[in-house]
Amino acid sequence: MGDDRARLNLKSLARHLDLSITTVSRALRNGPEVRKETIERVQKAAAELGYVRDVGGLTLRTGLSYSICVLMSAVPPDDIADTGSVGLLQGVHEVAQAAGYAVTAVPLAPGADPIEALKTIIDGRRADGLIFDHTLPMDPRVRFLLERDFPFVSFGRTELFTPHAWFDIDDEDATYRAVRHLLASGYRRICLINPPTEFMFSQYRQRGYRKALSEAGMEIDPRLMLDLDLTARKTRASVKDLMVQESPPDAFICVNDITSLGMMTGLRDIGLDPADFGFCASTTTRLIEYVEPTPVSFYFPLQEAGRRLTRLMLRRLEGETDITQLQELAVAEMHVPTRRR
Amino acid sequence: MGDDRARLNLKSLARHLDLSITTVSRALRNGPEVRKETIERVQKAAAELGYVRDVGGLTLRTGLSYSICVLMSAVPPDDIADTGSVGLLQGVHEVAQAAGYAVTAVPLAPGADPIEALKTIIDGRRADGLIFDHTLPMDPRVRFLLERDFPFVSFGRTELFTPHAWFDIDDEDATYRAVRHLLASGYRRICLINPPTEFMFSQYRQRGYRKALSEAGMEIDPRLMLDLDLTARKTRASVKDLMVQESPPDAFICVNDITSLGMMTGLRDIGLDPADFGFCASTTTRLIEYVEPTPVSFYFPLQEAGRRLTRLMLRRLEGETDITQLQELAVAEMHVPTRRR
DNA sequence: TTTCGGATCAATATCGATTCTGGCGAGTAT
DNA sequence: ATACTCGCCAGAATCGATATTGATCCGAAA
Repeated sequence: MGDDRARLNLKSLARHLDLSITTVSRALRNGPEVRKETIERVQKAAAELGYVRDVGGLTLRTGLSYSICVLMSAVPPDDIADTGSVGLLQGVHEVAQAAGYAVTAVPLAPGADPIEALKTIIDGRRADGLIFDHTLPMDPRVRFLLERDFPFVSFGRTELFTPHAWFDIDDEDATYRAVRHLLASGYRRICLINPPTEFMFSQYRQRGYRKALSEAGMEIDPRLMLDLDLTARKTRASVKDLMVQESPPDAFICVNDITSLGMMTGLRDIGLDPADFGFCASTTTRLIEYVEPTPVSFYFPLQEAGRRLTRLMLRRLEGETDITQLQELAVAEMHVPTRRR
Repeated sequence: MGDDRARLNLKSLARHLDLSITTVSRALRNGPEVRKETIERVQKAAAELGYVRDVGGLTLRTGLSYSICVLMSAVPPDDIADTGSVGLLQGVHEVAQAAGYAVTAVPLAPGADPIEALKTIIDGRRADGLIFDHTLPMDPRVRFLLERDFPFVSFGRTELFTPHAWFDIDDEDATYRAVRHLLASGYRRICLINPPTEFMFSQYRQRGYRKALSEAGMEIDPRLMLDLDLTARKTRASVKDLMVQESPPDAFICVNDITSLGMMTGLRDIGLDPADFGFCASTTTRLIEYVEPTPVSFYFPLQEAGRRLTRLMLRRLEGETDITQLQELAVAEMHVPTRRR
């Protein structure tokens, strides 16, 4: 019924209301040059007819696409994905949506060049801002985006001199608290299972680890500081080598939910019971509540991280120029499992 | 250096090459009206200068945005996300990227109206095609998209009369095989843990369950057919009620990785050992390889599902009109865990 | 020589939204 | 009465890419 009528755009809307395109455009954005009654009339008609602004026309004219792009680090096939990534996306979407922004996701395969991806997004005007994680000290993505002066918020800090917008979880603090907790529980050979040292958050974790041990007057055994990758598979395989050492660890600190699983399974593989070890983990989901034994965890949900990242992003897009106002550090919450039996 | 020169677009590229905008545009798309040497010259220059087509201009003129939108069903906060969803996105991106398409993700909050989201995407010309999961028999999204004649591929079948493009995992078959496996192992009271019956795949699972039991000449106890939701929390809580029945189950079939975890933890909560029960699960990740005891699983990776969905999508966008050619059913692969000790 | 047709390229209109410039009427100061 | 401001609205240019139509050149056929 009437489906062959012209598409609903500013032109047809203006004709319908007997106004000019200009006025309708301004009225929809509450422009000060339009009378209040006219604004109401226009917005009412737009809502009734279901007018949706064409993103093509908008982008062409203004250069804005009203969408935020999330660069997600993908996982090698057949390994377990980071369980929280959808949560992150969800958090981003939640805040972005409310501000009229769409969310674009680019899962970046392990080997792919991130700069190429950035160029396509920026030059093709596919997004107004970028969010990405797993920062490096001299992160090439941050450098590139700073150079291009393109809005972004990184999930993680860098060591670059130029300040930029970031949100981060305080991994140094979480690791520090984990070590202290394990020491207080009587463990003496605490193993830190970390992602590759090139990642910033890996370095912060080492810092917290060293600080807590030094404060306790203990030696640091480099053999207890592992840098693996973020997969369950690798962690699982590495545990075996770790345990045949002269003096193996009696406790573990894992970097996330998934490596915790890998570590536990690795122990079981060689006939050991994870319950006999001290165990702390940084987590972004409640997954480890469902495994036995449940470790003490330092929890910060990725969904909330997504929300915070996006709020910073929106402030940046709204013209906040004081970059130091766009840096936020969050503390993870300690969860001690209740004994089951 | 020279950063203040005009943006790189067809106009500046044409001026640089001393050709018309038209010719450059056609040459970049290998148009038949352009001489081969000219095409080469244009494409070489475009690659060297790093020309990227402006998506705004493209969308405005052609109505195409060269992006595919994935509607993801989000998870209630503080529950565990479906671990595979990023894998799905990854699979979609992999295939879409290679064909020049970007991927947009819309995580849909549990209560949100999907049709509103669809309208914004379609009317705002934000995507050329849609992918979504968790179909219902009379799925309103499918109906809406069919009515609008908008390209989509659903992850899951429907019972609608009009044929449409879909990809699905054969849940009936997986459940059938699971029941037969458990029966052969000597279990007699097999519990089917399912998502709400309104989902199509839940119904297929019930069908497979009934079929296997009937063939074995066994009664069907409706108390053993649970329809919960897809969260670990709910499953965990429901196990207790289930086990205080007069004749409780001796085996479980779970719908995915996460509900498997919930079920196992629920058993432990009331002092039971999951190892004393029969246990099969449909899975889309290798997560359950890392829990003890590892169930027999029927595995189909979501990443591959994403790839297949997108291949169907691309064929649809390239003009395939025979819809029956765009329907694909995949069989899950049975994984039997190797005994550990 | 003229005409025709294919090959190759160019001029121009167009998509939808924003924005710059300007018009018009009413009210006010000079 | 004239000039000026202000509130409200309209006309037309513009963004970048594509499609339609038209122009030009060259060789072959009449």
